[in-house]
Amino acid sequence: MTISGRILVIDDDLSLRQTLARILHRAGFEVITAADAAEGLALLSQQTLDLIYMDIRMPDMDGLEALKVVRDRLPELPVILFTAQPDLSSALDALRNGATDYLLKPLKPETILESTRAVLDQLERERRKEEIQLKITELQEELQDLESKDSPKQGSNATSRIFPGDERYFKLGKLTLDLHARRVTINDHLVSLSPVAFEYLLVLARHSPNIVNYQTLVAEAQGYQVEIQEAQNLAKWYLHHIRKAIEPDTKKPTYLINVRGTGYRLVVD
Amino acid sequence: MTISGRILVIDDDLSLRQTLARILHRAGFEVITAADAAEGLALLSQQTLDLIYMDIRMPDMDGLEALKVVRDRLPELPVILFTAQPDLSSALDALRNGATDYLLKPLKPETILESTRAVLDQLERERRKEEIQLKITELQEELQDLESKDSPKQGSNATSRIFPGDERYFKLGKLTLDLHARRVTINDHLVSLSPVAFEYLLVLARHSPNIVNYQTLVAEAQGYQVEIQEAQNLAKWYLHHIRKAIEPDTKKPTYLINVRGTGYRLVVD
DNA sequence: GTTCCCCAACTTTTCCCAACATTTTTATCC
DNA sequence: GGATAAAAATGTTGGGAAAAGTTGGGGAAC
Repeated sequence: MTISGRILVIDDDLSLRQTLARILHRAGFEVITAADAAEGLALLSQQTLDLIYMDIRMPDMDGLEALKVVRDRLPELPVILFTAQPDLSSALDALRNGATDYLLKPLKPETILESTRAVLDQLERERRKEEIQLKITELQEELQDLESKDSPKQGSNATSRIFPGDERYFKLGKLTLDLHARRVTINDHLVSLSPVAFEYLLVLARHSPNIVNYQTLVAEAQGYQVEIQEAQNLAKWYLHHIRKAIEPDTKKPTYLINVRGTGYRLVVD
Repeated sequence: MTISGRILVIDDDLSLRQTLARILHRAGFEVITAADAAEGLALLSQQTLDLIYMDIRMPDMDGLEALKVVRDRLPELPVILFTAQPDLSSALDALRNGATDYLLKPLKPETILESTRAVLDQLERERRKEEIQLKITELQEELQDLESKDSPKQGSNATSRIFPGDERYFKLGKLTLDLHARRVTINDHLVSLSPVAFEYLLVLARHSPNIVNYQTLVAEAQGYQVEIQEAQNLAKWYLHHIRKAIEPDTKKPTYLINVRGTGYRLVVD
């Protein structure tokens, strides 16, 4: 979902810890702090983290020891170490143990932000890549589904949620759906719909002018599967509201057409 | 993209033509009729069609001839032929010439509806398949982009949004956030926000147009974690204030959109 | 003292169910 | 075969629970 960029800062020096936290928070990152290694490591299992800043010298535990624990528990989590006493061998040791970076005190704000951004950028790219791979796999499955003939239920169901906000507007004749602001315009006239009603209209618009059966309609609009009887009940209720919003005459629907025993279809022109 | 869902019925027998039209119209399809091949073919160029029903025996022209003309003009348009005199060779000929189906009289309503739905479903599947192929290609390109270098496709957009630097201004459409002075300008109009409210808006702007869930929102804006219930309470209070400051009409929010059960999102053109 | 944070109570909207009304289809009788 | 009743599906309306929107105020910070 949304990348939060949560950072854990571990240092026994209160003022440094707070300074670091403030710098990072100012730049838009979410920061959690811990006063020593034990406290910090305890947070590992409780929180979802994206990056750890840790002093290599701490009273309760050597930073390198802590690093090993982190690596053991979360092999992918980036860890940046810093120290006041530059020591080549410990630096090498740190990098060998999977530290992402090794900074020297005093820590300049620019340096902090720069390395943070670099690391999280990298992380973001990795996640994005995984996400894309997943999407591609899902799409290929749906394609296979379609090619092996008919099963439009789950197929279209899945994909309607794969692309939540790719494009802002969905246009169909005189009907325009603003997918971001969740607003509907018909004949340049803005109408208000409740969120779920909007989803129903969107599903109908995406299938237009084809008929969408009750179960598919409910599944795609609300995201869960129900019995056909239940689907009819839900659908007719929301369709009623959409009609009241966009039909000039509710008694004689021109856009939302019911097909008895099957479902509804949207006709615009 | 624009499929009107229109069916053309061509038959010289008036009653059959009308029966067919009625059956299809009842089921929610739009129907146009023609009394002979010439009239039907003339409609090809005037109307956007999705399906043709045509008698194989007509006074002015052989159905197979007409089929060839249709195929020549619109290679993708489905055509269903029907006949009273089953004739294997003409049936094969029809299918060889690209007829979608071949029905025998008398035509049962169920058969008609079944084949119609099958054909139109198929049409929709084809459309969907093209859409998916396009999507896959796009995703693969993005993936290649990510893998090739540290320069993401929408780089300037995505990264600067999520990992902002220490620049002074954050601009998003007609919205400008002055990160130093902690002031907001919308449509060249300066509005005042309390410090925390400003943080909320900034977080929403950084994630825009994505949805920010309640807990993330509170965590990033205020720097601490709370329960989801508490996050909802805090968020709605601050969002209310931001809305009063930047929304022209608080009753109908244009910029700050709520997503029930999830969070908020900022939408700016 | 003023501004701002945050809690809490209250109002409105939204979702969903369920009852009732209306239309369409099917069954039955003559 | 046509009229009428029964059944089924759709259309309409109201209400209760949960979520979001709104308002007021105490207390802390400046």
